[in-house]
Parts: sequence; C-alpha cells; structure tokens
Amino acid sequence: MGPDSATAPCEPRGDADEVAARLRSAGLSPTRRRRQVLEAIEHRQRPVGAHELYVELARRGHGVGMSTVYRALSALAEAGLLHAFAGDGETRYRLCTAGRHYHLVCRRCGTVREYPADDDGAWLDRIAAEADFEPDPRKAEVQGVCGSCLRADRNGTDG
Amino acid sequence: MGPDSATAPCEPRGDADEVAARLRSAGLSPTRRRRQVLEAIEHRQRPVGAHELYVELARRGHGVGMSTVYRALSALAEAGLLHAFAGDGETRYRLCTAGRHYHLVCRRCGTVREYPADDDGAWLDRIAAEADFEPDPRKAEVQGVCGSCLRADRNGTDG
DNA sequence: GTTTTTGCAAATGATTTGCAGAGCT
DNA sequence: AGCTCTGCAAATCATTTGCAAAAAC
Repeated sequence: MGPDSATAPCEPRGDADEVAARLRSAGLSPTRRRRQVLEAIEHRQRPVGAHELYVELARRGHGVGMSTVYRALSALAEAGLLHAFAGDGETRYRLCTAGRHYHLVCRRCGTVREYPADDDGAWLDRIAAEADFEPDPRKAEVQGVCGSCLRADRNGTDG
Repeated sequence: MGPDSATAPCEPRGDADEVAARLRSAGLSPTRRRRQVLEAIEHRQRPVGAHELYVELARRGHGVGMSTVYRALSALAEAGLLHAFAGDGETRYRLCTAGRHYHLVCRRCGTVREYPADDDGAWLDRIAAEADFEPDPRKAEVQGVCGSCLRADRNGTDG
C-alpha cells in the first residue's frame, strides 16, 4: 500500500505494542495508520494540524493519504486519546492523558500543558457547586502566556 | 446600498446611540453595518455563526453582504466586544463583557455563560503562581453541561 | 474630496465524501 | 468470504481577497 509496507507485515519493535494496546483500550482497532499517527503525535508539546502531521509521516517514510490522516485524527480524538484545538483556521491535535486535567495554552509559543485539575483546591468542583454547571475537566482550556515566553519577553524588552 | 438604506440616513432611535458609543470606545468607527451586527448579536445566549447572523440580518431587512458580516465579526472580536468560539467547523461569536470572567459552555444546549473570574478564590491567580503561567481570564473556556440541561436529562431518564 | 467601508464574485484552504482496491480476521 | 481501512480525486463548506461603487468624515 505505502512505500513502507515492504518493510514488514507489521513492525513490532520498541513500544509499538504499547501504542497498539492504548488504541485497543480506547476501543479502536490498532491499524498501522492509527499507530503511526499516534506515534508521530504523542511526544509533541504543541498541537499538530493535519497537514503538518501528513508531512511528518511522509518524512518518516509513511506514505499516508491526507484523508487517512484526517480520519485517524478524528477517530483518536473521539476516542479520547487526543484533544482537539480549534482556531486559526485549522484544527490541531495533541495527546490527552487519562487524569483529570485542563489545558494551559500559551498564545505565544503554542505549547499546551496539561494541568492537574485537583492541584488548585478543586476549582472545577466549586464551579459545579456555585455555578449550577457540571464541568468536563478534560474539556477546559485556559489561554495565556507560559513562563518561558514571559521571561523571554522581559529579556527582550529590558536588554 | 441595502434595502434598508432608504429608511433614513441613520436610525438614531432607541439605544442605537449606546451601541455606537460602545463601538467608539472599543476603537471602532460605528458604521451602520457594525451597529447592525452588534445589535443583532448582543442579546443572544449562545454564540452565532456568520451565516446564521447573515440570515438574521436579512430577516431584519438589512441587506448585508456575507463578507461584510465576516469583516464586522472579526473587527468586533478583535476589539474585544465579542468572544470567538471555534469548533464544529465554523467560528461563532458571542458578546463579551468588560469584567474578568471566563466562559462556561454547555455542550448540550450551546449556551455560554460568563462566570466572574473572582468568585472562586481567584483560581486564575493561583494558576499564575503555581503553574508558571499567566492566564488571560477572558480567554478561558470550560465545557460541560449547564444545570437546566442536567435536570432535563434526569427528568428524561427517570420518568 | 479623500479615506474607509461595503458588496460582489472569484479564490483559497481546510475538511469530507464516494468509491474501488488493499488488508486483516 | 466478509468487514474494515485506505487512497485518490472530486465535492463541500467556511472564510478571505481583489476591486469598483458607495458612504462617511
């Protein structure tokens, strides 16, 4: 099918099995493309768009079609393995871990950090109580500027 | 220009002046189209997309072009009068008031409520301190289910 | 009268879809 | 064999842009 399919029927080296297992427990069949997408995305700090990921996969020698990239990203996001960030015209995706957390998005460098939802006196629970609203911890985004960018700004301004 | 332009050079009745003033203080010239857009959007509970707004304006007898709607929405959002919600393929806009607040988005009915950012023990400030991150209160979104929808669900399930 | 805004139509860009072939069970 | 996944090309949908007429200051 793709240029890399000649390598082996499937490449079971490294933590490929772990990735496959993760797909399975999310309720998805661990197809080669989905594994490649998840492997390509999982160590990134900032959300990746479909086209950028397509290029990255090509660079890795995986000849994945554009529509397959879109389909894989949607499937992974719907299964809860990725979080989708809309804005700037395209949707970008980032790994989303299991625990209760929300997302700190740096508008300067684009990095997204997961912040544990309970390290702050259960803020989300207070919303539930005080605002008559049941928040979904993993669907909360806070935009701002991360510490590194703040300090970079200051240095740029001062000196 | 439009079918309504024959009515009067400008329609200074009601709180049209107030809307114009709001545009001015946001740094925008209060053109007829911008006023019409702001008037059409400001009492809505849930964010409105460009096309929906276009239809609404047509219904009100304002023959506004599609690109003007887009331009007006972008201008108002950039000026801070509206908040833009991306997702589901299109960008939707909602009035955004002056105070420190974040947005509670009901995934069931789509309603967005502004929640004062200080009613919760300055949660955002704690993030700033604990997470090395400078949050922008007005760019924070929490998704979840609002009280009305929760109760509607329960009623639907029980009886 | 000059500058800004608007409308239209065409262009762009992201994403989806139809469909036939490939891959896995 | 049967069902899902994939790739390609075409279709779709939201949004942007070029440009000339219209409106505002």
